[in-house]
Amino acid sequence: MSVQERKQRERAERERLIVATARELAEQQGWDAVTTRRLAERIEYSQPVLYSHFRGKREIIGAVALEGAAELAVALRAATSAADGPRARVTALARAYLDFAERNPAVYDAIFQLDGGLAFAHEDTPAPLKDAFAALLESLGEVAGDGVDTGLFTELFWASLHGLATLTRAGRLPPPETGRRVELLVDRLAVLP
Amino acid sequence: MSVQERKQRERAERERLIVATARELAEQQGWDAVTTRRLAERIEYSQPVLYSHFRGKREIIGAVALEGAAELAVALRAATSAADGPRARVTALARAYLDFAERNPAVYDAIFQLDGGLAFAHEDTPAPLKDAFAALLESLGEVAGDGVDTGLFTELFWASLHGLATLTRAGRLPPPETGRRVELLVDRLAVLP
DNA sequence: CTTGAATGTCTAGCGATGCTAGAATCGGTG
DNA sequence: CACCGATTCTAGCATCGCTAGACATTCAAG
Repeated sequence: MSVQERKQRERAERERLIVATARELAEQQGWDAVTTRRLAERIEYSQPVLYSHFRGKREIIGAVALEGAAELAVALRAATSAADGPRARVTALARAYLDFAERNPAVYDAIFQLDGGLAFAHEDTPAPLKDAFAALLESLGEVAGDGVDTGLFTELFWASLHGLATLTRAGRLPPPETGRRVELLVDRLAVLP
Repeated sequence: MSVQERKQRERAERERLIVATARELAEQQGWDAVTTRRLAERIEYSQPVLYSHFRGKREIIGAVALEGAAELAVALRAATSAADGPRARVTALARAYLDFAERNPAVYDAIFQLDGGLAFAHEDTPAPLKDAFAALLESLGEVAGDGVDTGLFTELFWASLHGLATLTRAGRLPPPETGRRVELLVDRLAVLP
């Protein structure tokens, strides 16, 4: 069945191409510019081909979101593993998170703002999303403070970062002071042992 | 020139009707359902009439946002004025904020998520938006802590609330624990004199 | 090598969307 | 009452997500 295998491989390859192209287009010109027609043209196939891989545009956004979540987890772990001590780890984590959001706004939106048809905070949440949250929890769990649930603390810290990320990018918060806000956030929320 | 005055009055009245109808439609069925056709039908005029009042859908969203921001400011001040002491005030503020976001999701989106063509964090920011921020600052300024800029502290607290509001509504955070998250947030961020 | 069926892809089109030009109608004024 | 300017509507454009059915390609059997 080598023929079928080759076809499957090519199909998977094309699917990766679709996701990568959608992501690229979204980062370059925003998600509004990611139309099925433009996307089809870029991958040099017709529109219906997209629908043979995904149910619709939502699922394509969802695929970009999963890819992005995996990268976010990697970036967070890389940042924290390079830091010494809980305090430095949390600061590095926060910076890495906001950095990711700033550098990959479209991907960040796909993960947290847009509707990619993904389940959250459930058992059937996709693995990459769970893992990204786990990456947060790993460093934040050690500064939650006595008697405070680490999950709840992580949710709160994450929400704060998310708020900073989205409000800053939407022009609601002036970017220059981002660093000071992060310092204040870590100062106040993290309880050092 | 009584005739012109009457016309102006009727025109202003119709503009209010457009904004109110857009808001109602958005709260009932989401902003995606607020199409120029549906909106025109509901106010019993044709589409071009909308464009004689607003440049486009964006400006309509912006008008809803300004109206909502004014209400948010009122709600925040009502909540804080009924509380005794800085700590109680801040808790009441946080609850009122999240309550507003939960009860008026479409309006909240118009203010903080969607593009209503509004300027933020500038001098030419519309008054209602500035005032809503001022309402936050009034109560948060007294718990910023020594040596911490009250504006910066307010921005951070606001971002945290915004993150909680949006992530919760998007199904990213389980709603039942909202209360505990708010308590933790106030506990950690607010510095009592 | 030919042929038939199955698989894959494309063309063309549907119902909506935001927005607008030009026709039609309305209303105040001489 | 009749006209003319302001107002409103009809009808249409380009584009959107999505899909049915025509077309092409590929593989296996004769």
